[in-house]
Amino acid sequence: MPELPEAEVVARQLGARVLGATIKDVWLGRPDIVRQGLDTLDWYRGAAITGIDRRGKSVILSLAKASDTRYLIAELGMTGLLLFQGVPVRHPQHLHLMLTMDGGQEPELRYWNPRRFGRIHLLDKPGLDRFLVKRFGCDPLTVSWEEFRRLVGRRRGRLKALLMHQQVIAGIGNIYANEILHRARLHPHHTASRLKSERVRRLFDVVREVLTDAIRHGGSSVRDFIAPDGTQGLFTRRHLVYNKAGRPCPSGCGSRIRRLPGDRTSFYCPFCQRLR
DNA sequence: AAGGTGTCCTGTGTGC
DNA sequence: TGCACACAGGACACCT
Repeated sequence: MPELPEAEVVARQLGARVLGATIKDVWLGRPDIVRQGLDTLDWYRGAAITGIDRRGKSVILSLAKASDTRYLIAELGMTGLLLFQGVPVRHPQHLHLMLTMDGGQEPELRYWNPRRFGRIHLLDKPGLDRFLVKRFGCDPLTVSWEEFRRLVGRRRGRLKALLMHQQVIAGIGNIYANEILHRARLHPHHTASRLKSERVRRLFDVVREVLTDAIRHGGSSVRDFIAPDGTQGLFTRRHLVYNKAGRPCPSGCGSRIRRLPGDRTSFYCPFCQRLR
């Protein structure tokens, strides 16, 4: 499912193939997929795509028409995909939004989402600014060490919950939280503020290593994630713990990966990731 | 205020 | 074989 690396892969492909294109037409299958700004949908016809950005797990298109600028935010949620024309989808009834375009390298961009945990937001600049402030904490790829240390130090909840807290650190979901914690040899239930400085540093380094490595491999194709051009993410093959309960820990410690009871779906090594 | 829990939503996997 | 049901989880409302 799309987390930061997958959203980044999506944004980079859009940046390469549809940046600068003009929207000819907008087709909306299900109006309730647009959470905000449905009444502005007509504005987007004839607008030019002037920017593609990622924030957390969302992809943001900047669009310009005459002297106006508006934004289209695609939350990918658990199962959302942005796809170019011709990429087959399994349940076509869940194609909710289609943009047809001129002047780019792709004639069409589609938003597909069977579970509808992701939505579309159509916003002006003040709306975008409010949205960004409300929804997203720091970006784990660009946050400074000082800021990261401060954020971790003031949180009294569980470490895994902190990693996945979008308003604190934006972009890490369940899969990457599991992979990060294993590589940093930290227990998911460790109290964040009680981590020793050297362990916070290890976490800080591992977060960036894992996410950049995942982006380099095109993300993880768990539960049918594919990039806009239809290609799979290969980082799935490098997963060490996610969905691997019962398998030997890849560190060679001799323990087996376990599911952590009382948590949604945490996978960890009870030997390598001890609470103390 | 921060942290925890329940709900939404629907395809998939499991078990009878 | 077919059906029922638990499960998956990001965001958000709500509660403490």
